[in-house]
Amino acid sequence: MKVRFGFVAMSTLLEDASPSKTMTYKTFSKLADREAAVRRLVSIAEQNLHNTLRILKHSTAHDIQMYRLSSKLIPLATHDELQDWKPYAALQQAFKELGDFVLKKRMRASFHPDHFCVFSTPRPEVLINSKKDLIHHVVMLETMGLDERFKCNIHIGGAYGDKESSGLRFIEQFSALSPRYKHRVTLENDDKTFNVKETLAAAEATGVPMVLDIHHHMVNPGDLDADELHQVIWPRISATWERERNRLGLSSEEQLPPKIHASSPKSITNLRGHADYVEPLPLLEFLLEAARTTEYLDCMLEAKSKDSALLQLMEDMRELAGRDERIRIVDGASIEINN
DNA sequence: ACCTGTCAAGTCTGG
DNA sequence: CCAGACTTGACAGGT
Repeated sequence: MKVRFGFVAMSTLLEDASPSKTMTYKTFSKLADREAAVRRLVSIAEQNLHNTLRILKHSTAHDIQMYRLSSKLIPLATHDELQDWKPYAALQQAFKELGDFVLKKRMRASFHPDHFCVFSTPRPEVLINSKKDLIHHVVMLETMGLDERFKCNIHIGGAYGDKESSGLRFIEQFSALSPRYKHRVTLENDDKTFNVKETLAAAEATGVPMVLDIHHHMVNPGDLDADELHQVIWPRISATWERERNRLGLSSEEQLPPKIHASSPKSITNLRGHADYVEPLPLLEFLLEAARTTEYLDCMLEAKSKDSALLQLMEDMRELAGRDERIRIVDGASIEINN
C-alpha cells in the first residue's frame, strides 16, 4: 500500500506566509468608503492566494502532494452584509494559477468548511448559511478549474438531543442539494457526536465518500472495536471511494484513494486536543492493517506543527523502516507498507 | 516590538 | 433565555 502524507491550512516552516489573513467585520463596517473597503478585502484575498501558491510550491519541494486549503482565503466572503459582493471574478487569475499548479503537480487539494456548515441543523437560517458556506467553497474549487475529484470535507453536525433523528435530518437536507454541490462533499466522523459507524451510514445513504479520522475514532469510538473496524467497516469506507471513482469514470484506485486523517492527543488530560506532532506508532498500527486490503491511501496530518510535523513523521518513518522491512520510504512525503 | 482581549458564523451545558 | 466553554489564527488596540 502506498501512503501519501499531507498537511492542513498553513505552513509553520515558511515565514510570513499566512493564507488566512482577514479583516474583521467590525473594522470593515467602520470604514467610510465602502468601495475602498471592498478593494481592501480583495487585496487581502490576493495575499492569501499568493501565500497559498507559495505553500504549494514549498510542498512540492518536499514531495508533498496533499494539502488542505484554508477556508479563510476570502475574508467576509459569506457575511450577511456583503451579499452583493461577488469576489470570484476579481480573483479568477489567482485562483486559476493555484488550480493549474495543483493539476500540473498532480496534487490532491481539498477544503474543510468550518463548523458553521451543519446540514443536521433544525434551524432554517442555519441551514441557509450552511448552504451558502458550502457553495462558497465549491465555487472556489470551480474557479480554480478543479474537477469533482477535489472536495470539501464536512461533519454531520449536532445531535440536538436526538442523534438518530438529527442523522436522518442530515440525510434529508443534504440530499436536497443539487448534484453540483453534493458531488463536492466528503463526510468525516467527528470527535464528540457522530462516530465512525454513524457517519458511514450517512455517507452510504447520501452516496458520499467518507473520510476516516482515526484520532476522532479513538476519542469517540461508539461500540466499534479494532477487529470490526478493519474487517467490516474499513472495507465499507473504502467502497464509498470506489463508488465515487466509478461515478467519475476513474479506473484506478490511485486516481482517488481513500483518505484518512491522523493526529495525536494533546495530552493525557486532553485527549481530544491536537498535539504538535504525530505519534508514528499508533498510526503505523492502523496502516499495517489497512495495507492488507488497500493499495493506495492518502493520510492528512492534523498536527499543530503542520508541515513541520509531516517532515518529522517522515523522519520517524525512516527510522522505523530501518528495522521493519514491511515499511519502505518512497520519497519525502510518502511510504509503502507491505503486510 | 510586544502584549492582551476580541473576532461573523454553531452547539452544548448549566443556570 | 442567556452566559460561558469549546478552539484557534489573526486582528485591533494598547503600551
